[in-house]
Amino acid sequence: MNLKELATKLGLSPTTVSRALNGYPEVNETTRERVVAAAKRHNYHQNTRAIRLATGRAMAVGHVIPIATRHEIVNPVFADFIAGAGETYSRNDYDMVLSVVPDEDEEATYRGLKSKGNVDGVIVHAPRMNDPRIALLREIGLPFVVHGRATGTADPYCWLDVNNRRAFQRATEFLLDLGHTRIALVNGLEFMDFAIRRRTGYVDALTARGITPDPTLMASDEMTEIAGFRAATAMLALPQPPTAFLASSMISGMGVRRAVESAGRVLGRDVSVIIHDDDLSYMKNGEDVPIFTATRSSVREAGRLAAEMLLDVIAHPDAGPQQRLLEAELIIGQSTGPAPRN
Amino acid sequence: MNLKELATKLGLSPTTVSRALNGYPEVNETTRERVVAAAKRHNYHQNTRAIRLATGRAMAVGHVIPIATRHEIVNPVFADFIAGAGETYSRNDYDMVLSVVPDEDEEATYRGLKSKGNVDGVIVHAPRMNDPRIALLREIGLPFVVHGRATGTADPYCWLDVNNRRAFQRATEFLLDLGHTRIALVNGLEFMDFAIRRRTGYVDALTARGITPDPTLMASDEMTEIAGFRAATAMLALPQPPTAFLASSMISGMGVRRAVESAGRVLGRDVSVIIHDDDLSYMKNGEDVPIFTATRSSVREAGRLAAEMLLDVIAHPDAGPQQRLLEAELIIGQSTGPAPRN
DNA sequence: GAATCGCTTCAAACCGCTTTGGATGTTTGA
DNA sequence: TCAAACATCCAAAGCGGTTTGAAGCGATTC
Repeated sequence: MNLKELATKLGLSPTTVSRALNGYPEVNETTRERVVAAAKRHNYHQNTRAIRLATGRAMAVGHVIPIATRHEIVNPVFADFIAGAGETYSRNDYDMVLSVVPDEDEEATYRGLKSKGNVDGVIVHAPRMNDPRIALLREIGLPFVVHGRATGTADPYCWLDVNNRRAFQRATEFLLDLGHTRIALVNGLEFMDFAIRRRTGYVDALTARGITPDPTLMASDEMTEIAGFRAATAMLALPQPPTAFLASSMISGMGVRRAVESAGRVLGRDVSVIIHDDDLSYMKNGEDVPIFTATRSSVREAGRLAAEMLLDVIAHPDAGPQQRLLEAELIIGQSTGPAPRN
Repeated sequence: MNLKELATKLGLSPTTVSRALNGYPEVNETTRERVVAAAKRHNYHQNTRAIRLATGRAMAVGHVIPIATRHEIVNPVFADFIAGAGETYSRNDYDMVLSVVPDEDEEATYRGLKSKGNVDGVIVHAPRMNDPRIALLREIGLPFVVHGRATGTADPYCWLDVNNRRAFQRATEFLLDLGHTRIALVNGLEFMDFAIRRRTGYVDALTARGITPDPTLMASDEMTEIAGFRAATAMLALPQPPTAFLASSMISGMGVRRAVESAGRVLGRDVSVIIHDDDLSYMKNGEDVPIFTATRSSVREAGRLAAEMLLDVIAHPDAGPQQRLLEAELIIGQSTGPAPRN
């Protein structure tokens, strides 16, 4: 059943039927009701492929996921972000198309997406310093929103980010207020923009209190349980071990917790831990009472908002670049306490 | 730059240019080379939207992700599966479109995908017993492949699954061989098909050795760290605690491990643990030596294979339903050992 | 030398919708 | 009362490709 058939059946022209279904004003309300009823009755749905060709719009948004060397992106955070963004797209009748490509093909993929007309815009994930994708997308004229920011990029662009610097600064201050002075940072890979900002927040908070950051208390690695465990184990074996940790994620925090416990210390009493909690749907930080004290910011909500921003950019290409900074909340759990006296 | 313009520039008809680019035989090789060169030179790419309309094929595959009540699916396993499937699609110039919808809209989404022509086929995730989606998809005539199986479905359909029953049976036997007799199962939610099969394998192995399965040693819950921790903690507090655990995933295994350690027992000596390891890219079970003894099966590889199967089904709709059962390997790590003597 | 054939190429129809530019009949306003 | 304005509806031309049916043409066959 296509438009023409439906029109014939109704004794109307395709034009009128199309207009009736798309809510155009130049059609009699009685007629519109007839058309809508008939469409429902015959289970007629407009063919997406035809609409896309006729309107010149893809009604789709792309997410490019590079794999192989930089496999960091296929991570739990990504899944929740996608889920959030997907909700927005569904509500707005947009398709979400994911391209999983070897990272050396990333540029070609973006160019292809544009020239073949598969999508109307893209979300850029996991930006690094001076991320080349921003200039690329601007050059080829594909609307985009960055999830995060790319330090070093001169011209303004659309982004949505969590205030990572502030979050880690506050977390550090919170630990300082509890009397901790040897505070460790178990960070993500520091070519990622968010990791750089978190370190900055941590360092700023320390120096503001006259504490010189100690390089032996700063680790940077993938955000896995094992990496967290290793880094924390090594630090706890130092002559002057830290009394508190900042961990970059729930998972690395679990590694830190294991290190603390296998070192025979008690979490929240001997050693305090604060994690960053992305509020993942399948990895809750406790239920009533949070297990970990955490800087929390829902990555799923970020996905929803970033997608909304992108749809807005697509609808209004000439409006200036939008930017939005979300604040993380500091929630108190059971993993922090006053610094132990020595 | 579109086909017509390119054709004019070359002094050829659109027909010939189209055929040259698509590798049809009825075009002179010299001409083809001219065309291909010109296309590259003018950076011409065929417009996907036009191709889709003209050919009647969507060149896209759908993955429907229901959310809300059954949020279980937005999980880490899903992300890796998607990544694997995405690799296959990219290689074959197919798009992967994800629909994230409230689960009460799931049926409508599948119908829409079909009648609006957005996709040529779909992958069905996380099947339950008597999963209604299979009958639905057959009814509307949308090609599909199920990742997993749906016990209770009469007619044959396409699926790709891991032999969950056998995997858990072997794992249980392995523990029995080590002398364990009180073996606990920390399972996923048992309305999921894979969880049912795993329990069957576990129960079968026990009964085959004359051991009556003990209901107090079987838990079924979401596969989270906390759930694993809770279930294991409760069991370890029993008058006759288990000396070994089977955990349904890496994450719940981490919860079990924590329970073991906080009960003051040593993993691999006092208490043995076997997990099912989906070989997730960002959650490796150790590096050289696996931390956990595990039944391992790469879900990413499953994604690749399921996608290949689906593309094959789309290309040959009349071939019978394909089915493929993957075996998990049993890998020995550091979390298992002989049953302690009492 | 006419008929046939294979190799190339093309014109035109088509995919299923949107949208422009009327056409038609009805009101409205002076 | 007549022109202008309005309310509805339609024919036809796209959108950018694919595909069918036919034609041009030199070579081969009889």
